[in-house]
Amino acid sequence: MDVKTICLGLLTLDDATGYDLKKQLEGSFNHFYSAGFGSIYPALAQLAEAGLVECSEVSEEGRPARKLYRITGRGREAFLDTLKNNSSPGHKLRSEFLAMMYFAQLMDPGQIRAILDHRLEELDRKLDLLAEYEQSDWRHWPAGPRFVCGFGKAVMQAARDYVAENRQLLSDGKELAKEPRGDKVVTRNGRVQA
Amino acid sequence: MDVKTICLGLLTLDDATGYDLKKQLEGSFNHFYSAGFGSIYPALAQLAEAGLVECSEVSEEGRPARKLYRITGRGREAFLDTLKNNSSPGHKLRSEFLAMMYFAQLMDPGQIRAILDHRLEELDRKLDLLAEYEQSDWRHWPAGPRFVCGFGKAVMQAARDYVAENRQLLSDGKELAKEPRGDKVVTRNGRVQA
DNA sequence: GAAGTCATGTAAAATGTTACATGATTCA
DNA sequence: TGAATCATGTAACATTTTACATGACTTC
Repeated sequence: MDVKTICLGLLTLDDATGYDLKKQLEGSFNHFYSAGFGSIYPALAQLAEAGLVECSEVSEEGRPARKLYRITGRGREAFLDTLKNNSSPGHKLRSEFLAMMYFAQLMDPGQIRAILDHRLEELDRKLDLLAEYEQSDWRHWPAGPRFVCGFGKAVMQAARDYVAENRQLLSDGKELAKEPRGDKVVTRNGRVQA
Repeated sequence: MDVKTICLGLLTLDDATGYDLKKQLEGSFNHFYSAGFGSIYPALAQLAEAGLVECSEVSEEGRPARKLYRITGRGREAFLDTLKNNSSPGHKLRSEFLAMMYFAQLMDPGQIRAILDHRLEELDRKLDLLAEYEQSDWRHWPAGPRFVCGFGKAVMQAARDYVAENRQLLSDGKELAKEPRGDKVVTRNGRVQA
């Protein structure tokens, strides 16, 4: 699913400007999708050209003119079709974080700790964001968004817990390497999870 | 981290051909990284051109000639540098699956079930793959790979559990919509997780 | 005999990221 | 006064995916 399709999908829910769509993606789509203005604006232009959305310019005083997009009948059909014709949607993680941790033995323990901390912070930030949504109007959400939000919560919580509980695997024992060689290797049992 | 860097990293562990690297990525990197031949071969060519790896052609009878790549001193340095200069590595999920589930109300319940089943199967497949690795030589693995493997296990297990436990959120009640309107709406409490 | 594995690559097409460019308003 | 928010876009660049092309050997 490319940015075009995602925009079309969001426009089935409500009319929006490119700016709005970006905000929405940074909101409830945050944990599994992202797109910059550089993809969104051209996507909307293409959708408009294809007749799948209509654009009306809204100008208010003392504000930049906004382009409000509304999905057309054909647009709605097109989106429904893309949904119908995809029975094995992808789910891809691309993680520099895990790639780096894979090579932890080549890294400075201080830096490893910094990276781990950074990851925990980001997970907390995203988890907090989801929690905010739940507070607001959770009960009135349709099943789809609720399922997706819950999924993000469950998976990120698991990631958070794992990192917090197993970080010592990566940073333990190495700190001692800075000492003038005591030749006293502390062997840890490699417990990873229960 | 692009394919080039990943290849360089893998080559710090052992010499390999492009084909080998692909297999390795399909193995322990499977759950957080992927690359096709179309990225790997050009990447290796560029690395060789930059003097970060060396290539020696190995020809055996009755087999295609293989190009075995070995990292150079400068290559090792370069990789260590990339590690050193990245203290906030990314971790991005791009999920068509969640995007589609977000719009579940627009979809046929049968298809939703099919998609959910497909997702569960894929998670199981990847989980099994990780389990195999653990069996083999788990205890002798360095901390890095062990951490990364454990992470994948924890997160994918959480995803699996969540989908299995909450799928009824998406497919329940809708089946009844096919019936000639009994006007008997079964209200479910929107429990998502404990 | 067909499918799958081993093995390498090229080239076009699709996609996305980043940097640039503009400009008013609001808040600290 | 400076930063953040609102608001839109272009263009160059980087990157990845996909399709194509080749060919021998092995296993069912």
